[in-house]
Amino acid sequence: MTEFNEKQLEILQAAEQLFADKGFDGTSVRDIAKEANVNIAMISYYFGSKEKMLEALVLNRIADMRLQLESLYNENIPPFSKVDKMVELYINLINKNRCIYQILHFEFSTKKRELKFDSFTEMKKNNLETFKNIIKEGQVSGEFQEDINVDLLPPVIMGTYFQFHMNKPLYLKILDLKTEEEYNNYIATTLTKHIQKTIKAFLVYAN
Amino acid sequence: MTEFNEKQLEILQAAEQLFADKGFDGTSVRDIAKEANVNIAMISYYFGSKEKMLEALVLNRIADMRLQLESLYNENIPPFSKVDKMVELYINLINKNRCIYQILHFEFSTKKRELKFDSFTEMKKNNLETFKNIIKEGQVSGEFQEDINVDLLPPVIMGTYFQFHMNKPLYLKILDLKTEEEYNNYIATTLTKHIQKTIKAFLVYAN
DNA sequence: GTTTAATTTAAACAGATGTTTAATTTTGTA
DNA sequence: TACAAAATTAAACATCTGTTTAAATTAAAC
Repeated sequence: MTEFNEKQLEILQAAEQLFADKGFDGTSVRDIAKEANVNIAMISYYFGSKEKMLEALVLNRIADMRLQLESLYNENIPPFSKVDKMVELYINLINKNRCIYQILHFEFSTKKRELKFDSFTEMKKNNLETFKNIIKEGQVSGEFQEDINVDLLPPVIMGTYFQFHMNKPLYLKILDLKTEEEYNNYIATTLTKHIQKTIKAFLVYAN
Repeated sequence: MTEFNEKQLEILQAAEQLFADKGFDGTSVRDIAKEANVNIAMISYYFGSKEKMLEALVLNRIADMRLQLESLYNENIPPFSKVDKMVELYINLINKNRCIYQILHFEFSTKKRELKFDSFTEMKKNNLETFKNIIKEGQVSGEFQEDINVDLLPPVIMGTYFQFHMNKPLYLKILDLKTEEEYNNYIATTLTKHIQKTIKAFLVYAN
């Protein structure tokens, strides 16, 4: 992983926003150059190509997220609180990194380009391990049920968030949220609590 | 809503697959024409433009889904069974219509094009109403908790499914699913049950 | 201050893009 | 069969695409 200078970071930031807004194929290098206030040629000059720049962007942002995740789970608190905290941290993380997730989701589900997703996959596997440990603690203490399929918990958390966010226009109307602030606040409070409750309910539910 | 002839339907089908695989901007009219075995000019001839064709595709598929959803909720069965059935029907529907959902999700979350999503939004609102009715029944019978935020239930169901499907490569590995059949079977059984359990757990969970 | 390397630029490049044209073929109708 | 409408075609179109070039400018090193 190379370090980037200021200009490169500026380009990456412009690209991230544009790719998230209009997709990789829907964004031209001229769009990016304009947004970043640099000459078109700088993209090839710094990153080699548009596609390689996407790769650099993805790797850079994933590395960032990994750092943000590192402090995740070392406190000595009860299992239920730990689940709450974990969910909150998770929502916070993906909410902060909306853009790159939007990009990654598209790249992940389309067959257009072949990107190196190893670090992304590995991050997910790591998170899964953390989850398993937390659940285990709750099972040992007898608070959680025994037959829990932990593999399917992250999809519940992330999926709920993204499905909500994907239907943002609909929910703005339904929930009468008038500003961006109100929307973000709803995510940080009501939606987060909803997901926490969902997970906790699942963990104690007897079939 | 106009009816389409066979050739038009063939074009739409090819476009649906390609848009889902490579995105709208990642697919050229030449790609579509080739896949549908028609001349490039036929797309403009029949639909006016590439973008108008996308609109026609979306409207057509949403109309389809609405038909599939109509039989949803009229049986006289207990609330828990009704929830199970609803979830199963839901998963089935979006699983069958993966492609158009993939397309819609991208269009919905990007700011590139302005599509008429009214019918999509209305479908979602309708489904929400159905949900509310089902939950109400369970609350009247005393089986479900009173303070349920029904608005956030569809995101749980759909989100979980999509997050799972989005990470298909990861889950194929983790769950050791070797064929497409095994994958689809996992969705129809284990994943569906997981979501059903999640929703039911949520409905009875006391804070 | 001179030389070398790194950065930045406008212009040009070849190829792909969506759409239109005008001619041709097929189909339906009387 | 004769005619009109619809369908289909290859070619041309203007524009946009990502990338490269070669010259100009700036920064760094000696």
